[in-house]
Amino acid sequence: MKHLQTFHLIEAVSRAGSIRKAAEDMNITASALNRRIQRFESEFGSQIFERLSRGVRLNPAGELVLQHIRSQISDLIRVQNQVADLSGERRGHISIACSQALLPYFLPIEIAKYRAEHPGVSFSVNVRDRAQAEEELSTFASDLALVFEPVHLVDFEVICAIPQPVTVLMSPDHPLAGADEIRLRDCLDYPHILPTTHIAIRHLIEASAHRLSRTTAPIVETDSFEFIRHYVLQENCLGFQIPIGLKQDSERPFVTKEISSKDVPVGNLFLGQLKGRTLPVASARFALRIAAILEERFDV
Amino acid sequence: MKHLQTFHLIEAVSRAGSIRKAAEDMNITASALNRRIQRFESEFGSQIFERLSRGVRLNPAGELVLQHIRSQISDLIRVQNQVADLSGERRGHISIACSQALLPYFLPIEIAKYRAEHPGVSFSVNVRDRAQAEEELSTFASDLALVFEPVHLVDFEVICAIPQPVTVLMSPDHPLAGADEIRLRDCLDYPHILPTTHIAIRHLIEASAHRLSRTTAPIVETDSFEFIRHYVLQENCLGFQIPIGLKQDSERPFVTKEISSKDVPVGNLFLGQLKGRTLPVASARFALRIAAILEERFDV
DNA sequence: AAAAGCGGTGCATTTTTTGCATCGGTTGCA
DNA sequence: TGCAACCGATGCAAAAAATGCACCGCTTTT
Repeated sequence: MKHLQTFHLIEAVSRAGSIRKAAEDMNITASALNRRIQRFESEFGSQIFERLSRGVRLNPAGELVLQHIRSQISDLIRVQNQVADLSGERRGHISIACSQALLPYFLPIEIAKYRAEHPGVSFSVNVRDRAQAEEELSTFASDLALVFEPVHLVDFEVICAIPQPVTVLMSPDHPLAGADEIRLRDCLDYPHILPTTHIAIRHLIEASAHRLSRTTAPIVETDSFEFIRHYVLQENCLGFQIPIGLKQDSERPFVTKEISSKDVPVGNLFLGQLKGRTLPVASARFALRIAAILEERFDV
Repeated sequence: MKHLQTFHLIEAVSRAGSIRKAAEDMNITASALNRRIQRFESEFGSQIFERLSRGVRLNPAGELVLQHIRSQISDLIRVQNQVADLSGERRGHISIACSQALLPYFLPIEIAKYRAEHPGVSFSVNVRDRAQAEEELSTFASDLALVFEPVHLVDFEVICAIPQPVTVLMSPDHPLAGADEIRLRDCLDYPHILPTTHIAIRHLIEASAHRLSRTTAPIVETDSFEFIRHYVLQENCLGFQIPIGLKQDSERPFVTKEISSKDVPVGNLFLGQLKGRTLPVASARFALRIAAILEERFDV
C-alpha cells in the first residue's frame, strides 16, 4: 500500500544500517530515500536516525517509531484479513515461533488437521529458543509463540500454560528402563546427553543438580533434540525431552519416564501472543483451538 | 502528517456522509477526494464506502478500516508524546469521559493538583452517560472513562472499580435527616426527585423498587445532578447521588445518608480505558494516580 | 418537468517526488 | 600522509502524481 511506503523504507534503512544500502535494496535512489527520511523526521518532529560516519542507526525515538510501524503494518493486514473474512472464506496466514519439542509430532499433526478444515490458511513455523520467541512476537515477526519456559514474559500475553515434566528418554535395554520412579541422581550417574545451556530443559536440570550438590557431565551437548532422539539408540545413554515432544501413546523404540518432580520442578509450555495485540482472525482462532487441545490432552 | 492525509479524509467523508460535503470541509475538490478514496479502496482491496443516491456510507469493511485508522492516529500521537517524554519534559493531553458525579469536586480537585505538578499537561473533560463513555473510548475520542456502572463492558478494560452506595441528599429539616438507617421504602414515601432513566442511579433505584413491588413517583425528573442539588433546598424533598459526587467531609447545607444496601445494591464507579490500547504516557500516569487516590479514599 | 445533489471521469495544470551529479566529511589502508 | 572508498546532504532538471475544472449520467426533491 502506498501510504506505508515510507514505513517500509524506514524499516529497510534500519535493517541495512545505511541509507545507500537500503536504497539499493528497495530499488530507489539514495537521494530520494534520504529525502523521504528527512521529510518524515521533520513531520514527525524529531530525528529518528542518528547519523554516524559509516551510516545511520535508529536512536531511541526511532526504536519507538519502528515499533509503531510494525504494529501498524501488522494491524492493517489483520484488518484486510478480517474484511476478507466478512466475505465468507476463511483465509489468512499464521506464523508461529516454537520450541523444538513441538516439531516432531504436535505441530505437524495439529496444523495438518487445521488445514484440512481451512485450506485457505497457510502457516510459518519458526524454531526459536525461548528468548528469541519472545523477540519474534514483539517485532511482529510471529503471531503466536509456543515455547517451554520463556524467560522475560514482559510483552508476552499467556493464552494458556501446560505443565510439562522433564522426561528421560532411553533405549529399552537401559538399566533404568524398568525403574518405578526416576530420580535425578540416578540419571546423572549414567552417561547422559544434554541440550545446550540456553535451552530450558537444560536449565531446569542444572538448577536441580545444583540443589543436590551434583554436577552434570554430558557425554554430548547439542542444540538438536532430533540428534538426542537418534543418539540414545546408538550409544546406551539417557536423553531428555518434554512430553509434548514425544509420541502420545507408546514411544517405541524408546522408553520414556518422567523424572520425579521431587527432584526437577515441572516446567510449563506456554502458548502466548504479544501483549495487547489484536491477532488476525486466523491466528486468534488457531490459538484458541490449540489451547483447547493442549488443555484437553494434558487435562489442565 | 502527510501519510495520514488519506485517513483524515476518509474520516471526514464518513462524518459528512457525502464526498462533496467532506471535500468542502477539507478544502479540496470533490474530484480529488473522490479519487483518493477510489485509490485507497483499490489498494486496500475492497470497497469501504457504499454508494447511495444521496451520498456514501461506510460499509462493514469500512467500519473496520475506520477503527484501524483511529487507533493508528492515536497511537502515532502516543509515540510522539513518548518521544517528547524522552527529552525530559512531561507534556501531553489527557481526555476523560466521565459521569456527572465527578464534576463538582473530585475531578476539578484532582486535575488541579496534577496540573500543579505537571503544567505541560492539558485536559479535556467530557460529561457522558455510561453508554456514551464507552463509545468515546472505542472511537479514541477519550483516553479514560470514569463512570458509574457502565453498561456493555466489551472493549472496556477496567483499571479500578470503587463501590459507591446510592446516597440520599436532603435538607437538614427533612424528617429522614435524623434517621439511623435509610430504607428505600421510606424514601419512596416522601416526595423525591430522580435522574432520567438512562442514568445508573435511577436504574438501581427502579430495579430495587420493583423488587419491593413499589414504584417510583418522582416530582421532578432531570438529567442534571446540579439541578437536584439545588432543588432539594428549594422544596423539601429527597435527591440521590453517589459519595464521589458529594463533598468529602461534611456536606452542608445538605444532609447525606447512604441507602441501606439491603434495599439498593451498591454500584461501582469504574475507571477504565479501551481494551488492549496502549495509552499515551500522560494518560497512563494520570490513570494510575487516580486509581491510587480512589482506592485510598474509599479504601478498597 | 425542472432543479438540486450525488459520484464518476477526461484533460490540462500544479505540486510532489525522483534521479543525477556533486559536495563535504570520515574511515581505513597503503 | 595521502588516497580511495563510503557516507549523508543538496541543487537542479525530469518524471510522476495529485489536483482543479468542466461536464456526464443518475436519483431525489420540489
